[in-house]
Amino acid sequence: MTAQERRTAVIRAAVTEFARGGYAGTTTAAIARRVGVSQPYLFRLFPDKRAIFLAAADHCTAEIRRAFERAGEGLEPRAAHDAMAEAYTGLTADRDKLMFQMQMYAAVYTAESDGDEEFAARIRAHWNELFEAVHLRLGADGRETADFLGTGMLINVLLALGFPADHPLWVACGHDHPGKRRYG
Amino acid sequence: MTAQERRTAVIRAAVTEFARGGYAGTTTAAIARRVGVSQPYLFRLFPDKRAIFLAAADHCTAEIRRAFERAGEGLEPRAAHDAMAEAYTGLTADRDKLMFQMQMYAAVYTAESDGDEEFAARIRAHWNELFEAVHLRLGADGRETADFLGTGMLINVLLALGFPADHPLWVACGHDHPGKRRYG
DNA sequence: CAACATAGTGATTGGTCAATAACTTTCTCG
DNA sequence: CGAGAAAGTTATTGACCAATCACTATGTTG
Repeated sequence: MTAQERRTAVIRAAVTEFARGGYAGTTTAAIARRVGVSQPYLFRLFPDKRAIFLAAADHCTAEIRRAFERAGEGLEPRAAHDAMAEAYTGLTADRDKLMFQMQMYAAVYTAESDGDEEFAARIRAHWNELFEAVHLRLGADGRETADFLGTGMLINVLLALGFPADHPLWVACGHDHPGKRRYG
Repeated sequence: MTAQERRTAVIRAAVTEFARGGYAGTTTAAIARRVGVSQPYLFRLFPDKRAIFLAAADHCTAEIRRAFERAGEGLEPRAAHDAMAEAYTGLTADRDKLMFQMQMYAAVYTAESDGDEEFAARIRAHWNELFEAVHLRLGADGRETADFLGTGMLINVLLALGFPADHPLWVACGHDHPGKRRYG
């Protein structure tokens, strides 16, 4: 297996592990175990743990953005809204991917608190990417965009907390079971 | 100072430290330093680190719930919505308090992943408290409640990422500066 | 085949951290 | 006063973890 293929495998494993443990709570050994390589080998593929997290953030955000772009392509705001909501619902089937997003947000405040401004800026840029992608397709309507993203963030929290599908809030999100239906 | 007073001081310090570092990323030494006691003394006041986090969660959630209750007291759904939104805006002035909330949500998935179901259940119960408090005052309208909480969660993320007050999303939330204005 | 690159491992280390144990200080009250 | 309780400390330990180092194996190519 080439180093590049391994790097991709590491990133995928990192998303899962970081989603569950957060940045500090995840060991490089756990990531290595999931990939099926020795722990020291990770440091041949990436300079350090921080770089693994950031690479996972790049990967994960790009994937979500592409999902929105594909869904909303060529549609009018109203139809784009429904299509993107549907796309997001599809993403909730992979709890790890969305939980990793939450861990990214949490990590920004941590990074800022210990002066890692570059880290913070990079995650912020990722979120802005997502924001722009949605905003554009919703006709640059700030209110609509805020509603859409707000619902998305609420879904993230419901998913984090593991609420059952019949909870009133899941129902109110029009999302009666993770992996099914749409919201909005 | 009595043990009980110290415990309260520890909880306050814990909210700040956990908000910035997350559960795993926060050391008991950091909490102790902030309180102004020695690190081992924390273990006279609480059985372990986990208990400190949970106590902070109890405290923090109760405070937010009370803010909603006070704000919405005796008002009709529409007025209650505005008053509670205003109250939440007031809370954003203390970034640590809201970031701790996010860390709580993140910690649930971690706890679930390593089988600490009691921990998960307790945080879930806290969120449900908040949900019920809001839901009731918004006339038990699921849609309204989801919108309200969704906006709240979006605000949390904007706060976590440290977006400047003139970002379109802050504006769309009707919340042009942390510590000022209302949303909704 | 020899030289070199690429992929990968095992052993180790220096630092960090939650938690324990043993001890000190200060207040209170019979 | 003196004895006990309550508040608090210093020193320490065992476990864990990111990162380094030295080494092995497996092609590949001139």
